[in-house]
Amino acid sequence: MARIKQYNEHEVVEKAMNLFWRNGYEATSMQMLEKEMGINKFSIYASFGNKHSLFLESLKCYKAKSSSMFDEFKNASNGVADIKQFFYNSVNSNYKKGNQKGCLITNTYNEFSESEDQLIKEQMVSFMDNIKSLFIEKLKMDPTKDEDTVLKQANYLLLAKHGLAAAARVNTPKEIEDYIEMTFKNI
Amino acid sequence: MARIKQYNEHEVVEKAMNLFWRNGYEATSMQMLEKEMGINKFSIYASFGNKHSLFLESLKCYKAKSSSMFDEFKNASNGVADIKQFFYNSVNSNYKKGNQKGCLITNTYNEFSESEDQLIKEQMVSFMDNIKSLFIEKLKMDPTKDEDTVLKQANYLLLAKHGLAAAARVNTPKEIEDYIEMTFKNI
DNA sequence: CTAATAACTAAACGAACGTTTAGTTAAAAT
DNA sequence: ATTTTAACTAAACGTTCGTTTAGTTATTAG
Repeated sequence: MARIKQYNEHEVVEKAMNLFWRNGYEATSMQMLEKEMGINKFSIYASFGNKHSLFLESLKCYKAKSSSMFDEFKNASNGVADIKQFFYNSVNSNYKKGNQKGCLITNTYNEFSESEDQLIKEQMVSFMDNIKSLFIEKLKMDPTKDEDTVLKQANYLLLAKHGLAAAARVNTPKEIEDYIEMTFKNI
Repeated sequence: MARIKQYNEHEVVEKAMNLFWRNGYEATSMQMLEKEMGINKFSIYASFGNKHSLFLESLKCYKAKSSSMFDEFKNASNGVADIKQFFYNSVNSNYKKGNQKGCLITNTYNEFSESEDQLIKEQMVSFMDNIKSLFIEKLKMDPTKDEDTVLKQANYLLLAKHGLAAAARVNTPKEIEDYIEMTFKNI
């Protein structure tokens, strides 16, 4: 063995994730990453290969960070009320963090919507499919809803969640709250 | 006098606008603009000064192109039904055009949400304020709605419109339709 | 017909991008 | 204590970015 690593890879990936979250992929340069992660370019490349791989790691990190919220949602059993709570948790977790804007996944989804990047796209689609399945599961807890209504409402909620994540970047907490309340009046 | 211009400035701005619309500001390079506009870099700079000014001209062009839809909306007198029609017109005008995705203004709003660019931000805010005023005007046509309800619903619709423009870039027409129908269920 | 001038072409500019490389430092193995 | 080797620093790589500039072409005025 030789010299020992002076940084923790999990820690620096989390810092990278926060920077990508704030600025998006393209607008985040290696120079900014160096500064934020507190390590040299060489170390970034040694640990993560390149910028793209580092971004994929950051997405993984984001999912891991969000998993507790997802688990809570998954294990809940109050139907639509759980979905609404999930909406609130989604925006509140961002305000807690401070500067972070919207949802990293949704931001990425939008930034890469015109791109050919298959790896990123797969991640996005699987993420969205997961959320949609959970919505359907919760909606089905109400036995009065027929299959068609459930699917329509799930689609509606998925787009509303998408819009919410986009709006969370530019709107006030009050506007966001009004929006969520109104959204669930339709369910 | 000397040599005469071989291109029409309005025509080339419209081509630039379409490119910005498809790719966003940063992802559109001068090289791409040269190709799409069919004129040399020199001519672009001679006519528009720089990339940023060209983008502002493109936004103006977009507003001019959308004005007929806005006028139709402004002059309508069926209240909420007009707003709903405005939502449908917003997404349909994009599908007609072909490759264009979402609303150029909303895309720009999102891309510049973290930027310090005051000129762009002013344009965005004035655009959003206009739409909100129109929503309020139409909502007030229903005398049973009190002031508070009108404002809350206008906020909701503004965010829904924002979300719709974001979703229009990645979702299917069917999903979009479901979303609009559900949005107006309780208004 | 010639001189003047604005519109054109194409090459080059410095800066910043993501990435690599040569050289130095420090910890483990012998 | 010396050798080995991985982690580090810092400078440079080739490309691409937005922008400028030098040189050529075409049109009009005298």
